[in-house]
Amino acid sequence: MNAPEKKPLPRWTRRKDARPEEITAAALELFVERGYAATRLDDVAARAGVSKGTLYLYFENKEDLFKAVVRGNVLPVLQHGEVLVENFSGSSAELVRKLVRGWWELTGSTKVAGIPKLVIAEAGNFPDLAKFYYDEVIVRALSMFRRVLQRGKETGEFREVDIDHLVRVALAPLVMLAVWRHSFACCEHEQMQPERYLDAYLDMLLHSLRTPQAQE
Amino acid sequence: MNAPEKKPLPRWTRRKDARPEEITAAALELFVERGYAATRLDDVAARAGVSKGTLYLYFENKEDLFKAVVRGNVLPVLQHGEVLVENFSGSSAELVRKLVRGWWELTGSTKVAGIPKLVIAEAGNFPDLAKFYYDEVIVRALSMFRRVLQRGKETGEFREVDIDHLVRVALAPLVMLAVWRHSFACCEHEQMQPERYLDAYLDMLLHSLRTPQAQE
Amino acid sequence: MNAPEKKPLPRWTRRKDARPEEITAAALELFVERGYAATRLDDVAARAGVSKGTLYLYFENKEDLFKAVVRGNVLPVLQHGEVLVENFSGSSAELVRKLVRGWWELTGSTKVAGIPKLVIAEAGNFPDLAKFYYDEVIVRALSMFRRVLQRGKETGEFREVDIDHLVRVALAPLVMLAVWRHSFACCEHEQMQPERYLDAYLDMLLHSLRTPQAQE
Amino acid sequence: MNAPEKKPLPRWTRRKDARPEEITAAALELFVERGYAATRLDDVAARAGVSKGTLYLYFENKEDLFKAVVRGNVLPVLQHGEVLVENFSGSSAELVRKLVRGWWELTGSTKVAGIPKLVIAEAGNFPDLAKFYYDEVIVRALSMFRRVLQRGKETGEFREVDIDHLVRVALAPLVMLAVWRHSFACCEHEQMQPERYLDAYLDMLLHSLRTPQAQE
DNA sequence: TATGAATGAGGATTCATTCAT
DNA sequence: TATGAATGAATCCTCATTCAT
Repeated sequence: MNAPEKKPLPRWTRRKDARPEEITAAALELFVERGYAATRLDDVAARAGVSKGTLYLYFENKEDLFKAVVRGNVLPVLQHGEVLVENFSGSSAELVRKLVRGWWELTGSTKVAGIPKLVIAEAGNFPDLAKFYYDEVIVRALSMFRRVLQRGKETGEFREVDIDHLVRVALAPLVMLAVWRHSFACCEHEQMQPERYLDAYLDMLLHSLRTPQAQE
Repeated sequence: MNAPEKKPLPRWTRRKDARPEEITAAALELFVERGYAATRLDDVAARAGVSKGTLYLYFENKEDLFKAVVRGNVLPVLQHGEVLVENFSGSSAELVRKLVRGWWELTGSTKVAGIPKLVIAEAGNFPDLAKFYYDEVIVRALSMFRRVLQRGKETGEFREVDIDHLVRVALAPLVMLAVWRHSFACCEHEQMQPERYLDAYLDMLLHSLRTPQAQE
Repeated sequence: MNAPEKKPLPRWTRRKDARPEEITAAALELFVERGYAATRLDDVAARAGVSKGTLYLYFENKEDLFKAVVRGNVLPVLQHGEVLVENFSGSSAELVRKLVRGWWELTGSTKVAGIPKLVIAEAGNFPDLAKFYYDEVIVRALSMFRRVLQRGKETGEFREVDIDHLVRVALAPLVMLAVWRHSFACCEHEQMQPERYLDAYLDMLLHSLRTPQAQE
Repeated sequence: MNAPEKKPLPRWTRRKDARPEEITAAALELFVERGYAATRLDDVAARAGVSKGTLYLYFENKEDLFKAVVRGNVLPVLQHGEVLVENFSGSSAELVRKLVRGWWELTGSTKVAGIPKLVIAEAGNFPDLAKFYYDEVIVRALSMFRRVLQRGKETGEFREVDIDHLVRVALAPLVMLAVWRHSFACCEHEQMQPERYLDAYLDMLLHSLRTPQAQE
């Protein structure tokens, strides 16, 4: 395929360029569990299997690592959705369903879902991170969803609504689901069931959007 | 009386009863702005107009103060709603609207709206606080809203839904609105308008709940 | 006897001039239990049944209180012994026994026996207190005992010894007994018996002092 | 070699293995001088030539350091004596003399002699340390001395006494000598002479133990 | 006198960051 | 590159002391 590999280095050797990812992966877990301030770099290093000093070979400081964690775990999520929206050919209701279920599988149910909680919690202390997250994630997610609603309206499937504000309303339950799982989930006696939550969410959302005559 | 008194401004005045509230008020602001860890007790004291040591006359330690802030600002909110639900005699849709608008005025638009963000962010570090918040706030709020949906169903106004999960979905946009204002609001170029957000929210919610034949 | 009492104040009324003693009594207990630094004036006040501010009406500061406690509990002890030595007419061995047993009853077995421990521990931090204790207690006690040995030698009852150093050696077991009861006593499985300790001490001391021909 | 090196004096040098001893040595001095509470870790660090943070690399906290100081300076002392008692072949009186003089040279005259004062002063605040000291030092020292008295009795050299209590009495002057040097010694006008004190002590002790017929 | 709320300097402890190896 | 010993600024908390009442 590409250039001939000279050294057939044993498979298990850690490649140097894997380090940053190993570190951010460890950091993601800890930041999500404990928050920014309560996460000690000692622990990040230990969980990543490196020494504390090594962190500073790849990241300028704790803040930089934090931002790298957020930035690195945030963009991939959107790609998938945007591509889907661009190319989807079924009904808009079906598109909404696919987006939501896709999000849940790829993000909502994983550790990455802890990122919004983190960013929300630290927005006040890291305004530029908040700005970044706002511009790169929130704005794009809202745009994407806005396009979906627009599409539905244009095909006569969805009724006329205050799109600019409805997108925010519509995304809120998804964000809250992600946040919930990383905050109160463990307090519940009977665990909330995410699938049924999402069913209820989609049912509500689509019910409220559909025009009377629309049929799927 | 005689010589002009150049009162040497008493170093302090006895205010025992007012103090705890003054302190928690100052602490609320700072905790909401900066989060638990990033809030220095020095700053809380300064903003409350007392010395650092005074904090410890009223609160055992930082954690205790934090919990007092949360507990003290959280319960009053629910009372109002619960009373309203118990005594309301109009349509269920109208009840929903009143609840939502009441919440916005009394809580959503005030500093207290920063509490959910706080609790969410620190749930992992203060499990007992999370438990308290879950039991005393979330469970009660969900129950209250569940009763409203039940009421609507019984009168034939609302259609049949997965109530247990829908209440969670339905409350999410409100929580997010509160959280938003204390995180990303200041990143926006054109500020989101809470009133229109709430309109869109109510429109969506009630649209999705209403039975075909229901008329207000 | 003295002036006619005007107000037959109820017996249980605390007379104002009793305060200092009540305070030093409370302080003695706590200083002896915990040492100087670990004793909080809060606790002294509480145990004395007064407010913290009241302490400062009678004592300039903590150091002053500490010194008052030491000074106040130290002198009375010596009086008794010095009088005894001056007036005793029996054998010197008998005098030694009386002195030792008297000390045990009046001091060694009481809380006051905690004072030497205190002074020893804080000698480095309060040199003037150490000096005071040295001059007023140690020097006088040594003198007193020196006089007893002298007396015994003069009557031919005791043999010739290096008196200046022997008095120090001879007093050490008494001081240690006092110290012991306020440090390790509670660690012992089978409590040491002070009476037998004193018997052994007197036996040793007198055995070593007595001239071959001496008879009691 | 070539250009004159103006070595920029490394901020620190790696000394991992030596550090704990350097620190406990510094701490011993300060604890002995000032007592536990009055010793600031700042000062310990400064005297050990390290930074404050470094202390916490080797000791969990102040209490842990304190205990390490005591434990580390206490056991070596006993070894020497126990070995001597086991193997000695001369007279018991000679054994007593050797023990006492050995103790003086190795311990009594050094900084380590401040340890008893420390432990006595803090026994109330660190009961487990007191227990440790009691079990590991006091009990062993008493046993050792008890064996010596036993040995003397068995050979007919020493007379019959209440051994259990006499050992305590007999050790007291040694402990007091150690304590003295770290408390009142500097108050004296004419310094007490330890050698003569020990002579007087041995003279008294052996005089009181020896049977009439015993000859050395 | 007596009180106790308020003060604030002082000290233990933590942890992000540095740098000799 | 990688390490981890060392650093020291930052912050919580304590408690002797003050002073308006």
